[in-house]
Amino acid sequence: MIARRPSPDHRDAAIAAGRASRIRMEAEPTPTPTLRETADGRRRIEHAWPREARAGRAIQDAIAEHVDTHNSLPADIRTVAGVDIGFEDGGETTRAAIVVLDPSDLSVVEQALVRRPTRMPYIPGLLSFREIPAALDALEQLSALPDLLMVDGHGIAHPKRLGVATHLGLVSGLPTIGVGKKRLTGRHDPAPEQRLAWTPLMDGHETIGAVLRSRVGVKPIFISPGHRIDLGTAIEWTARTLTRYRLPETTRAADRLASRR
DNA sequence: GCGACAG
DNA sequence: ATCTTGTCGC
Repeated sequence: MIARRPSPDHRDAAIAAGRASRIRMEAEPTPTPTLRETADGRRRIEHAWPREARAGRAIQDAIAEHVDTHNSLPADIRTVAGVDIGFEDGGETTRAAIVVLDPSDLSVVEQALVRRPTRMPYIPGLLSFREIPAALDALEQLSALPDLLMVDGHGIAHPKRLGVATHLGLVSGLPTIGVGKKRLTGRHDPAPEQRLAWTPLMDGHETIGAVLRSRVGVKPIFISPGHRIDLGTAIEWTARTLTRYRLPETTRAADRLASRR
């Protein structure tokens, strides 16, 4: 390479680079969440999907007050769906799988599988912003919305009570339950050995979930209310969808759908 | 400053 | 989450 003095070209390039980096570093505007009501009467929160941590945290602070841990489930739940979100191509692609089951016999009613470009990196505490856009697309693929969603990941067992399951409940307006395989936050005693026995997951004096022995001899799972449901009911639905495995049939079915090309 | 940290 | 084969145990 020949050594050269700075030329006008170089200056332009430097200025362009400076402008580009300034644009890149510029904090994105904070999306303003809005409350909307659907035709069938679901109240749901709508907001743009951020690409940066700061904007995500601002949204969390704005929507946290709308999390509802009281029951408002339909009189009779005719469908329960398992929601599983994963990643491919080293994280470039987000894959959302939803399998709708008939709770009376756990038979498959319908399923949806979508792949979308990933728009957020993984940041503990902000996982929902990375996963939910694809999950919403998958929900739209269904001919009918499920009455209840069981989501892989936590509900309110999150530092800000806004785990994936809770956040998905807020933006979809549907009742959700968080089914986690690993602890994110909170403290707990060792899980009881007996099947379906559980110990509370605590954050200070607040009960944020249950550490449930879904199967004897295996690691417990973490159940927490997502949205529009209380802990007791979340545990009941988990028990109802459990068979002989560690994970409920809802999440197993979604996992299966996801892991086939 | 150190350690923790869903999927 | 995903990358990956066999292997230990009921």
